[in-house]
Amino acid sequence: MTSLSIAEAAEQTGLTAHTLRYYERDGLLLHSVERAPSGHRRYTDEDLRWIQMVTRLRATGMPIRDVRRYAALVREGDGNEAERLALLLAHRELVEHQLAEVSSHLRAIDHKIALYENRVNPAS
Amino acid sequence: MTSLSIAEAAEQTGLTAHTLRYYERDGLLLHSVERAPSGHRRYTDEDLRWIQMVTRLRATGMPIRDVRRYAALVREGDGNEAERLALLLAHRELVEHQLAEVSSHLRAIDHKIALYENRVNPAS
DNA sequence: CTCCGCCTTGCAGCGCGCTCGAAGTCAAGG
DNA sequence: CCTTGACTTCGAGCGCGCTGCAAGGCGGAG
Repeated sequence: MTSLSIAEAAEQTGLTAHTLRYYERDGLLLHSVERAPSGHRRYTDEDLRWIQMVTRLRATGMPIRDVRRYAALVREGDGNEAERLALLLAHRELVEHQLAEVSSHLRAIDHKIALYENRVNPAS
Repeated sequence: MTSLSIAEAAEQTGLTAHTLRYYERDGLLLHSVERAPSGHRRYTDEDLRWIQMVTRLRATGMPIRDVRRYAALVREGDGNEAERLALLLAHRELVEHQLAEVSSHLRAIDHKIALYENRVNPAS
C-alpha cells in the first residue's frame, strides 16, 4: 500500500494541493485523509480511487454540492444504493442531454467554418 | 422585416432581457441595437441571427472575451476571414476534445451505474 | 388624470469553484 | 546552527457570467 504526500496526490489526480484540501474540507471525500506523525496528509490508493470518481463527476459537470451528497450516501454505507443509483442516473441523463446539445451547436459552427474555408481558400 | 422588443427578443433567443443588454454593453453584438423613438431597443432579424451564433459559441463553452474578439473581427469587415477561421477552428478543437473527455468519463460512470443496478435489482 | 407595465440606465451583488496569502511547524541538508 | 522547502490552517480574494435593484421615462387603458 503506497501512501502519497499531497504534492504526489496532486500530480496523480491532476488537481492542485489547494483543491485537494478544499475537497476534503468541503465534504467531497469519504473521510478525513490520514496524517503522518508530522501532521502531513498521506493519501492511500483508496483515497486516490475515490478522488478519481469525484474528478469524473466534476469533469462531467456535476456541481460540488451534488458530489457532496453522493459522497455522503457512500459514507453512510450499505442500504442506500437505490438513492445513489438515482443520483447517478439523473446525472447521466443531464450529461447526455448536454452532449447532444453541444454536438448540435458544434455542427452548426462547423457549417460556418466550412463557409470561411471556402472564402479563405476557394481552390481547396 | 419584423422588429422585436427586448422581451420578445429574449423569448426568441432563450436569453433574458438582462443578458441581452449585458451582451450589447460588453461588445458581443455587432452594433448597438436600434432604438424606437421611445428609446426602447428594436431587434431586427439580423440581430437575432447574430445572437443565435453568439448563443452557439457560448453554449459550446467559448468564453465571453473570445466571443467579443470574434464579434470585433466580424465588425471590422472583409479582410480578416483567415483570423476568424482560425478562431473558430481553435474553438472546434477544444470542443471536440472536451466532448471526447466527457464521453469517456461518462462511460466510466455508466460502468459504476451498472454495478449499482446489479446491487439494487440483481434479478434484472 | 391616474395607473400599469414595459422599458431605460447604472451599479452593486451573487453563486460557483477554486486560488492565494499569511503565518507557522517540522525535517533534512550543508 | 541555519536555511530551505514542503507541509499545515484559516480566511480572504478572484474571475466568470450573469442577476437584481433603484430610480425614472413613456404610452395606452380606464
